[in-house]
Amino acid sequence: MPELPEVETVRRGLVALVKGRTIERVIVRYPKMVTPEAPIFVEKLKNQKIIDIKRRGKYLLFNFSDDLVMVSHLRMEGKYSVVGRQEPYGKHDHVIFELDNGQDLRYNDTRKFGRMNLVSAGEEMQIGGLKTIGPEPTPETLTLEYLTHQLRSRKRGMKSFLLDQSMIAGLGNIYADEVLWLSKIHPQQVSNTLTNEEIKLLRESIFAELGKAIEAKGTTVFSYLNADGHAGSFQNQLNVYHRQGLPCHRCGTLIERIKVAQRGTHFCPHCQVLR
DNA sequence: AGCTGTGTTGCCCT
DNA sequence: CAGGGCAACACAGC
Repeated sequence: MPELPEVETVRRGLVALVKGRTIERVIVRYPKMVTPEAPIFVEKLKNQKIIDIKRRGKYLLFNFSDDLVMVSHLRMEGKYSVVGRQEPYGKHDHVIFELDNGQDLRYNDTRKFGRMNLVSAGEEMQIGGLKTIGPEPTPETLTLEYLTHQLRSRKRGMKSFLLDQSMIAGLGNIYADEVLWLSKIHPQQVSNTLTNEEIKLLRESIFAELGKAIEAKGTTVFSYLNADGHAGSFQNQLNVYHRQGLPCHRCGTLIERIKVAQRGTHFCPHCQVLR
C-alpha cells in the first residue's frame, strides 16, 4: 500500500538505478495496465532515454527524451525492480522495460490495479487524479491558511478528509491513522469542529510523520518492497496502525480498530476522544 | 466457498 | 452541491 513515503522511496531507488538509461524495448504482458493501447505505448517508448523521475502525491512521473511523460500509479501492490535480463519473469511481472545496459526495469503488481499512462509533456496534469490533486504536504505548499479553510468550509469526518487526495496529496490509510493519533484527533471528528490549536498540531504532525517515514524508507507491511528489493523500516515506529489490542504508546490504553470510510481505522480511545 | 484488505474512480443515495 | 456508502477492479491468504 504505497503512500507518499513509499512512493518517494521507490522514486529515489529508480533515480539511482535507471536514470539516464535508454529503453531498448518494452514488453506489455497485461495490456489493460497501459494507456494508450499497448502497441502504441510500446512503440512510443522505444529508444526513449529516462531523463528524470519525479513524484506528485502517490504518482510517479517518468520524464523521457522526446517530450514524453509516463504517469505511473502503484495503487495497492505495484512494485518496480531492476534485474538482469536473463532472470525468468515472475507470475505478476506485467510490464518489462528492457534497458541499454542489459538490465530490465520490471513492473510487478499482484492485483493488477496499477496503471501507466504515457502522454506528451505538459499533458500529465490532466490525467486521472492529477487533475484534482491537492497540495504536497510540505510547509511551503500545505499552508496553515489553506488547511484551515478546507477544514472549516466543510463537514467531513477527519479520516475521510485526510484520505482525500484533492485535499492533501499523498496520505493513505496508514499515515492517516498515525497522523490522527499524533494530533490526538478522533478519526470521526468532524472537520469544521477542530480548534486552531488542533489544526496547527495536525499540520505539524503531517510534516513530522511523513518526514520520519521517508527517512526510514517507508513502511513495509504485507507485500511492499522498495525498488531495490529491500524493505523499509517505518513499521517499527508505527503507533496505531495494525496495533489493535496493543497498549497505546502514550497512555497504555488498548488501541481499537473500527471501520471508518470503509477502511480499517486504528486509534486510541483515551487519547482521541470524539467531541 | 466466502471474507478481507488495500487506492482510486464512479455511481447512487440522502 | 456536499458527503457518505458501496461496488468495481484482481488476487492472495485465511
